Amino acid sequence: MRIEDEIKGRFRNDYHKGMINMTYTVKQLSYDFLQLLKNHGLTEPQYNIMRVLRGNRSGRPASIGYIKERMLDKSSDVSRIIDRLHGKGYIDRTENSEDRRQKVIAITGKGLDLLDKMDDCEKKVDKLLENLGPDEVNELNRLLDKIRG
Amino acid sequence: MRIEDEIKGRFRNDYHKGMINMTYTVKQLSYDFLQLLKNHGLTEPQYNIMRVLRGNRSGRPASIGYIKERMLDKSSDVSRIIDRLHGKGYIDRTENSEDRRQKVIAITGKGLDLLDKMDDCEKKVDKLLENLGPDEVNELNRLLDKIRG
DNA sequence: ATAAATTAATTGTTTCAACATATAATGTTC
DNA sequence: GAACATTATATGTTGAAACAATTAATTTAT
Repeated sequence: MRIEDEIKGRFRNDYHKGMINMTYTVKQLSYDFLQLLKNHGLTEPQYNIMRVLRGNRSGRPASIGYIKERMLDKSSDVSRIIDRLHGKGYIDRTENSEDRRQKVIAITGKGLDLLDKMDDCEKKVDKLLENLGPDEVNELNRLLDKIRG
Repeated sequence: MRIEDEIKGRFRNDYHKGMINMTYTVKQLSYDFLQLLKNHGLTEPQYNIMRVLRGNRSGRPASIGYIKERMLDKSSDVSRIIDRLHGKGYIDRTENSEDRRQKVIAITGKGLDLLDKMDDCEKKVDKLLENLGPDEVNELNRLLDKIRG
């Protein structure tokens, strides 16, 4: 549906419309994804952190800062999100004896089990843009990269 | 810059990449805009509500529900955002004698003055996508509309 | 005309973003 | 090695999103 029809209100020009359109589309797609996450009791940043921890094959232990670097949202409040995941038993948090300022964060067996059960969430992400053909997705990626300069 | 280089981590496929790319791009553009708003002491939803109120040439008084319909974020907590704007003196809020469930929300002179001074914010929105040519913006809008089906 | 359903707005709760500040450990410099 | 700077994390605060639940006014149904 055209964005003009979904949101009451007018746009000054196509550039204005483009920005609103993008914001609105991301919001709508994220919502669909969020509903799935909620079935498993996780929020989006919680899920992202769990995936970062599972994906850590770097050999190095993951610190708060390591996780932060890999989050979409760099200003994200990793300390407190880790708190909540720890409370649910999905994460271990120990002091790093190499550098006692750092914490060593690791996903637990319980956390890994949960992620395994959340396979449908990964599949969902790959389907959010399914209305576009392969060429169109590439064109979208090109335009987005160009926007950011 | 290509999204692969800005975010550490890999994508399963172009569809996955497209969704992350869009989310990340919106986040970055919104941040630029937010900084401008902050100079004027408003948050994004506060600014949006003020603009809806200024733009209300419908003759009808604006209720909470009227504003909600025109917000990008339909689940937005208009009541409490209105509270804060009222606290700053930018909005009047009175009971609607026609239907005493409703409130009549109106922007004050002080609010209008503020919006006039925030001209730079409107200009900024129109420039967020300036890296794209006119045809590219149209193509972007077409793709976004198609994504939402 | 009264009861039931709907609507408009408010309030409460949890989680998070964005920001500032604090605290403790480690590095650097003189 | 003592003073200072930097780094890693934690904490505090405000504003907001996403829900649920509540309250009060209006509409509908019987």
